[in-house]
Amino acid sequence: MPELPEVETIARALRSGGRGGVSILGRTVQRAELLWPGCLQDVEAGAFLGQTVGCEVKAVTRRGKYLCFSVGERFLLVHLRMSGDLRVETQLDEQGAARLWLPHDRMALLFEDGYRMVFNDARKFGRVWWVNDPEEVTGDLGPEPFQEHFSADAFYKRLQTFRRQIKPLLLDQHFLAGLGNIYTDEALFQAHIHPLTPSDRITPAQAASLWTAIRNVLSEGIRRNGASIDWVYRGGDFQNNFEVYQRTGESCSVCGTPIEKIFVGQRGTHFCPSCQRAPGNLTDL
DNA sequence: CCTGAAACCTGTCTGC
DNA sequence: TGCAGACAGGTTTCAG
Repeated sequence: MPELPEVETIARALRSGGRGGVSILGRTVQRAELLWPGCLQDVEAGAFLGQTVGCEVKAVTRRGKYLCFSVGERFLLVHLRMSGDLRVETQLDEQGAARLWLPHDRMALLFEDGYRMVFNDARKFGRVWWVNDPEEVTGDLGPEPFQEHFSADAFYKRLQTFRRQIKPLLLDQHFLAGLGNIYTDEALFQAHIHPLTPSDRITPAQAASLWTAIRNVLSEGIRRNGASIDWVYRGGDFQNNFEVYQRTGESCSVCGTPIEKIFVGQRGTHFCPSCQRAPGNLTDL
């Protein structure tokens, strides 16, 4: 599900309420619950369950697609992968009875004031880390798209250091943190770049255009609280702004050519064959 | 270094 | 109606 805009939306809601949510800042952990221990990565369940008790949630931030919770002196990191979500609710229902767990609830922090934050993940791809330093988990991530010193020029230079198809490169979190399948397709469309273009054949002008497009689609995604698709993520509005994603066969908004879908690196890839021309000697299309 | 395939999982939708 | 098969917002690992 979640790419940078969806994760950012969740982080903001957990910080300040919003999206119908409740802030968890300042709440103290009474106890943690592991409903599916397999979600815990690189740490013993006992350490996690023991060390979280009595700790205050001091901050909620985002790095790439990771959520980072400052809890006491340590950090809880959560990656939602394909189907994960976080919700905050009271531990008791309206009748005063203990609220039941939902199907696919995997982990929860129960707070002293009667609230709880629950990690739900149908596909079991999502993971949770409990670490002394967030860098242990996010240290190898590429730059943040909105980072100040990540300039269009820096982006161009970084593209030149690889010789890879642009689409899988943009999806590679070590290259750039935060983009997923939706926003990558949308950004490449906006920049008029074919998804198979080798990164080192992208011109400075194209790089500048792509850099702007990436920031554009991510900003618009955040402004619209992310994209709601299928049954996984709700509350967002960006799906109504898709130009190519999941629009196979529909007319391109710019030139009217039917949008095509191909597979690139095993990921469904949507593009306009007319607006996003393949570079010269690429045999594809 | 680069690409593609497979694996990790469950839910939903399509087509026969 | 039922059921097999395809497909899904992500990441890691391995073979060639």
